[in-house]
Amino acid sequence: MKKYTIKDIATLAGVSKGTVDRVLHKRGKVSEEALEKVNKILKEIDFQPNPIARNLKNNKIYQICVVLPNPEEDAFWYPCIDGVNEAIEEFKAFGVSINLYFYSPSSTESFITINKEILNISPDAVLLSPLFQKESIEVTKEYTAAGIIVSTFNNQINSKQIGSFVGQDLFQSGRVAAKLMHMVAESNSEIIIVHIDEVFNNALHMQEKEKGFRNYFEELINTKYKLSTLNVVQSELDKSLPNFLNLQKNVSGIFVTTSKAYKVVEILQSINYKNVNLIGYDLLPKNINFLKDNIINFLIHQNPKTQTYLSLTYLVEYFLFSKEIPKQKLLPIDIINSENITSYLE
Amino acid sequence: MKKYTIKDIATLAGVSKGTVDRVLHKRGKVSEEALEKVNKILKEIDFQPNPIARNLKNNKIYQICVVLPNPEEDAFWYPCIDGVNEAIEEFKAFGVSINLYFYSPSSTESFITINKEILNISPDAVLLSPLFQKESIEVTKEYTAAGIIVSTFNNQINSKQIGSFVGQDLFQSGRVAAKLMHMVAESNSEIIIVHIDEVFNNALHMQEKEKGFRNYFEELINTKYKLSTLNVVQSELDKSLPNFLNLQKNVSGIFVTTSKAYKVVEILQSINYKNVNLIGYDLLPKNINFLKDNIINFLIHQNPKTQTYLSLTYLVEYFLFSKEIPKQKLLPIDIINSENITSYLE
DNA sequence: CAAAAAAATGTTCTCGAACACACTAAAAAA
DNA sequence: TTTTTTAGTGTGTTCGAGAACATTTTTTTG
Repeated sequence: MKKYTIKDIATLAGVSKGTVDRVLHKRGKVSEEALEKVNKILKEIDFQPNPIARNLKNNKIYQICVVLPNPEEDAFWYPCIDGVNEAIEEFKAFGVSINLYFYSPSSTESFITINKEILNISPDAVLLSPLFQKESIEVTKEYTAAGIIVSTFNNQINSKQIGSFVGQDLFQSGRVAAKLMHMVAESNSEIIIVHIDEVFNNALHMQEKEKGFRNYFEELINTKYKLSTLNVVQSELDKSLPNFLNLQKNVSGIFVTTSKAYKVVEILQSINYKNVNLIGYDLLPKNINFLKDNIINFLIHQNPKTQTYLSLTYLVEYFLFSKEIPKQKLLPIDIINSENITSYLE
Repeated sequence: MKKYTIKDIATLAGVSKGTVDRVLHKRGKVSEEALEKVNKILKEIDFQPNPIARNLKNNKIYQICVVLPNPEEDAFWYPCIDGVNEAIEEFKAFGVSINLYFYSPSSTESFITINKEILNISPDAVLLSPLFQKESIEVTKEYTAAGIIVSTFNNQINSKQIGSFVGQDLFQSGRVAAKLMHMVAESNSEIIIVHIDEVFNNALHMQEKEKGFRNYFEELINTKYKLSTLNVVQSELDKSLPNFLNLQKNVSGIFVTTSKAYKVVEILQSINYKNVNLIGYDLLPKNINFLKDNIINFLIHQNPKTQTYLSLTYLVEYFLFSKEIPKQKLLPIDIINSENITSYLE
């Protein structure tokens, strides 16, 4: 087992390493004859340039900006900070500088402002969680025009200029929730799908999950459930939910499509509403507590931390070692109950 | 943001890079005065040597040997080959050579032989899945004496000389299975724990899972299940299982502690035994088919591929970039049903 | 046919860490 | 006092890829 270098190839082909380099990088100025000789050798040995030596010469500090909704406004995003910090620690010695920026999830204005700011810094790449479709496509265009790579995670936007998307199959995740609900809910009972979001940023997210959830139950034969949907902003939940529940007779399950399942629990407890099975999303501390107490049956883990960290890894390995960036990576849909939760909290 | 080099530190401290190098590597021959000057600068800036440049100089091909039970004898190990191959592909350009060796899971002799062979090659590291306690500890001693790093995965052995272990919390995984079984099994019914293995190599594995499983049910109040255990080698399952089932009255759940749940299904189908809930381990193709057909309720994913790949990653990053190897990494206990299975099959 | 232009090829330097080697100055031994 | 030792310091080379630069060879043109 031998590791071939450009020099080895040059010797084998009977040319200088300059010529080999020109062949490898198709920089022309190579005679037909030399080209053949080098290509012959290259075909014989599976040459791969040493990524370490290549990068050493490139001697550059890579700038990556991460743009997140402010976790203070939506706790879902807190784990992403851990993911970013881990990446910062891991890659700083390699000359990668990662910076974190927040926007308000309830303000398209703040999203645009922060991206303008970043555009001025002109980093090498930007990692976005694009809540706002239209605005995200717009800034992506501008970034791409400036030669800045744009990666996204968690939320998908419809643009060919996106370098990479890391997230989950939301439709399927709805089906997973449905399958679990089917297991725990009484047959022929009523099941409620609750969408809770402050300004319906996650409209697409929630819709996809609902589609998958309903799709599962539509495929069922012999079993009938009554499904209904409640759309509500967080601040009105304490009124809407009790009202909505009053209209139903035999509710045995509630599926919360966002990370706000704990809110539902708190309200159910306040009105002393019992015997309802709950499935929600995300490992927020409050959700975890209710899960451990068997009040929430299941949580589906969207793994925001891994999404962030993985996206950054893709970018860094692309910059440092010319590794190709995967266009799309869909993470597993993790089912969490009171027993396996600890294994996900490292 | 600036990336400091040894040269920068030398300039700042008013000494030569040779002196800085001696300070950094504590190689002595530095005057009190120079030491202080350099340390002062090092304290001011958080210097981390460029891992890329460091490795380039190290110019060495690292040899890692992976020792697996032959997957032809136990299909559980097939995914590990994918993990190894992925690592081979990813790291070969970095001058890492990974080689795969098989032993027979039913022969300690073959395990010893293959390790003797590897000891002669004297690689830089060995990755073992140590089925045999005593023999594994023995070979680990020899490897360590020869300066070869030993990492393990999936199966744990009791030795301080192990560099790293990647696996799962088996006791907890048993509890996860119990929690799921509790959900699907009828109350006050009988539940069977089945251990299937050709030669009980996985005795420890299986025991831990059973302990966790029973522990969950012991903690339950108000609910009584009758738990019983069937220990059987694979070749006798088609006789033992029907006999065992005949002795029970009201079986509503079977927990298979190895990857052989599909064997149980095949036998249950052959004797037309119905209405029993099944929980097993591992994403073997046959298990997956029964899961998709809702004959197996849940599979717990032990993620052998990730275990292998991750173990190799730790070793490679240690060699290439002097990153510390985690002593122990317990992977999440993934709950798999018919809906989220696809998200785990990339 | 000679000079100029173009094409092809070879040489050298750079990146940062690491370490062998070379050098200086002061202390110890002859 | 001269030589030798040694502690302390600095310089130079190496790793492999990449590209600027230098050189040689071939072709074109006046």
